[in-house]
Amino acid sequence: MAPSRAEPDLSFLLDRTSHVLRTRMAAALAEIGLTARMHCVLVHAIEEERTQAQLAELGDMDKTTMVVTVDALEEAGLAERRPSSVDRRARIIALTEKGREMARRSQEVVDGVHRAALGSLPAEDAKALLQALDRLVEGHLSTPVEAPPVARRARQ
Amino acid sequence: MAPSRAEPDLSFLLDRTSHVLRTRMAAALAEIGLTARMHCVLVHAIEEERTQAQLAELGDMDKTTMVVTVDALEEAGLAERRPSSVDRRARIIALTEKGREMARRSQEVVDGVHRAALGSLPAEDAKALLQALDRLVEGHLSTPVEAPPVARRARQ
DNA sequence: TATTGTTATACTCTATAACTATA
DNA sequence: TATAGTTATAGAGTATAACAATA
Repeated sequence: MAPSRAEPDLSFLLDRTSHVLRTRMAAALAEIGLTARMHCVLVHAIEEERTQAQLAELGDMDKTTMVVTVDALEEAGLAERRPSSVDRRARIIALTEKGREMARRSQEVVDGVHRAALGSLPAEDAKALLQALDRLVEGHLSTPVEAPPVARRARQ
Repeated sequence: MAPSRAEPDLSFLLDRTSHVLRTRMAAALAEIGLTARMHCVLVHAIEEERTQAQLAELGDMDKTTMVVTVDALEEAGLAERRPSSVDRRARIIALTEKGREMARRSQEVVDGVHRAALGSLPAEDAKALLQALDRLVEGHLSTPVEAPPVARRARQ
């Protein structure tokens, strides 16, 4: 996957930085008992009343992945499923008091990891990095080429 | 995984750009019948005589992953395993003529994908991006925190 | 004893398909 | 008919363990 260290290219640099940062983040969040997905759901659920489907959309997760993420949050006593008052099919993910406290802590953890990385660079470099990445995300790299869906046998 | 679009952070930007670029690269290489791993092995194998273990090290792959990658290269007629003259356990991965031609083509494909991305930015942005990423890779993000190894039952 | 390459397969992750209940 | 959430499980990807040949 990685090219030789002599000729680092954009793919190598992005893969490497995102992988290492993701690893750091996972380790930092694990110290307070969270995964990145749990953190993501916490911070979006605390903003306003949201259903599982809405939280899945925001976090770019499959609804089945959201099920296990919410299971984990419930098991940790951080959130609970409540029936929506407007749609009896839907579940609002409501944070417990412990969950709200955890949402604040985990955001501090995330910010800390980011500050440590960006703070290791000269200020202009850090600013330029964010600007360039943002321009790529908004522009040339905004849309992933979609892979053809995988065919699959019916159950049983 | 992704934060809300209103407050893009470093994690989101790196994950997103690396993921989309990786997708683009995979699609571009697939058009000439290669995976990213096959390309990686081709370009390192063409430089000098290298064994599977050396190529695995350079590409940061497990040796078992290297086996299936070399299998694919052989099946495509791009490379062949030759006994090393100095160590009868080791196999030199030698490119065929077709493999050498493919190595050149695939490097062009890779360079093209990178040029397209970097070329979409103002020149100073592109330069600053590479410099900042390189500084992170050489510095603060040089070493991933290692995850504890997964315990596993013995075979049978 | 240690290492190269191989095979077999255990494990994780993710997402599809099918289902229930509602809309 | 379509959608929210759930369950079960298929499939891809990866890496561990064990092994044979050689160092």
